[in-house]
Amino acid sequence: MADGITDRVRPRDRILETAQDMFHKHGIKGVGVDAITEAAGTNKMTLYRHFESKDELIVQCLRASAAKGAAIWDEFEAEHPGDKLAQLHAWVRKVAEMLAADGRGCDMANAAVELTEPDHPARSVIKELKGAQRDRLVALCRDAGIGQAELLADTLSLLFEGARVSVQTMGCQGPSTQFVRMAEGLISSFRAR
Amino acid sequence: MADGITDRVRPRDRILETAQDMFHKHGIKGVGVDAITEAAGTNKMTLYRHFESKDELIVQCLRASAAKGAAIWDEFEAEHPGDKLAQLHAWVRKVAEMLAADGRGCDMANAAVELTEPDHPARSVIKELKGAQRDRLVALCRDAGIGQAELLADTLSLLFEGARVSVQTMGCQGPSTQFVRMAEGLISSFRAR
DNA sequence: CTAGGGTGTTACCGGTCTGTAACTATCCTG
DNA sequence: CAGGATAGTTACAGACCGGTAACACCCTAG
Repeated sequence: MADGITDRVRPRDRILETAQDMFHKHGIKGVGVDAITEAAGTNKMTLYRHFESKDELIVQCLRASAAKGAAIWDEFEAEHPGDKLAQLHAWVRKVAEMLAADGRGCDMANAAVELTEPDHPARSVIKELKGAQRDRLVALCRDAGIGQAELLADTLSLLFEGARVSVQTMGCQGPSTQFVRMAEGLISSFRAR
Repeated sequence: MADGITDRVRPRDRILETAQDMFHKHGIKGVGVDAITEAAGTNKMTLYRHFESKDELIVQCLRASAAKGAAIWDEFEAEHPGDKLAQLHAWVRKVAEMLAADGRGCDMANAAVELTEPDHPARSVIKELKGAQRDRLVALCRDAGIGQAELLADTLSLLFEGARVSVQTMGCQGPSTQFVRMAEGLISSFRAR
C-alpha cells in the first residue's frame, strides 16, 4: 500500500515521532521497542541502527519534545512582537488549552517519575531542559517589567506543573480548571507591587 | 538470624510496608514482586496468598500511603486544637519539610503517571483518595475563615503537587525551595480580602 | 551496469516479568 | 498430642523485554 508517510519520511524520523507519541500516551516503561517500530512501519534492526539503545531513544524523544515546547514560545513572540506582558498572558491561555486537551502531563516530568535510577542518562537531560524552560519564563516575567520576576516565574511554573499532574490524578474537571484564574490573579498581584 | 521484625510482624504487613517503600523509591513498574518478597523476608507464594495480584497490591499500597498522609493531618489537629489557621500554617511547614527530605513525589501522583491504562484498578482509587485530600484542605481553609476557600485550597494543592514534581525534575534546590514563601503569600493575600 | 548503503525479515539470545503447582515445614490452638 | 491454618521452598509456565546475527532486498550514485 502506498502509505505516503511511510514512504517519504525517513525511518529515523518516523521512529522518533512515533516513540514520542507512544511514550507520551502510555509511559516509557509501558512501551517496548517492538511496539514502537511496528507502529512506525519499520523494524527493530532499523531502530538500533539509528539509536544505540532504548535509553538513547528516550533522550532524543525528550529533546524533541522540549523543542516543540520551545517552538510555541516563538509563536507568542510572533503574535505579540515586543509585548512581553501579552506574551505572558498568551502563555497562560496556552497552558489552559493544553490542560483541557491533553490528559497526560509533561513528557519530562513523567520521565522523571518513571526513570528513578539516579544515573539514568535521561535525568541530566531533564534537568537541563527544565532549567531552560524556567529561565525562559523568568526572562519573560522580567522583560514584562515585573518585580520579583523569579518568584512569579517559579510560582507559575509550580502551578503549571501541578496542574498537569492534577489532570492525571483527578481528571480535567478537577482543580486544574481554575488555572487561568490562579495565574491571572498572581500576575496582577505581582504587577501591583 | 533473629530478625525481630521478620519474626513478629505478620508477612502480609511486611509485604505491604516493603512494597510501599520500594514502589515509592523505584517506581511501580521498576519493582517486581520477587524483589518485594525478598526484601520483605518472605516469598512469592505468600504474597499471592494475601494479594490476588500485583495490581491489588498496588491499590492496597496506595490506600496505606494515603492513610499515612491523613494521619499527619490528625497531628495538626492535635498540636493546634481548634485553631484551623495554625493548622494550615503547620501544613505549609510540613510540606516544605517533605520537599527537602524526600526526592520522590506523591505516591498517588507517581502511580497515575506510571499506570496509563484508563481502566487500571488503581486509577479510580487515586481519584478517590486525591479527592478526599482536596476536600480536607478545602474544609481547613473554610474553617480557617477564609473566603474563596475552594480557590485557595486548589491553588495550594497545585503548588504542592507542582513542587513535588519539581523536586524530581530539577532537584531539591530548584523552585520548590520557594514553596513556603509562595504559600504564605497566598494565604495572607486571601485573608486580606 | 554495478557497487554499496540503507532497509526489511527472520530467528534467536539471555534475562525478567507475573502468576501457579506441588510439596514440605512450622506454629498455634483445641 | 492432634489437626488445621499459615508460611516457606523449588520448580515451572508463558509472555515479554532489550538487543544482536545473518541474510535478502532495493534504490540510487557513479
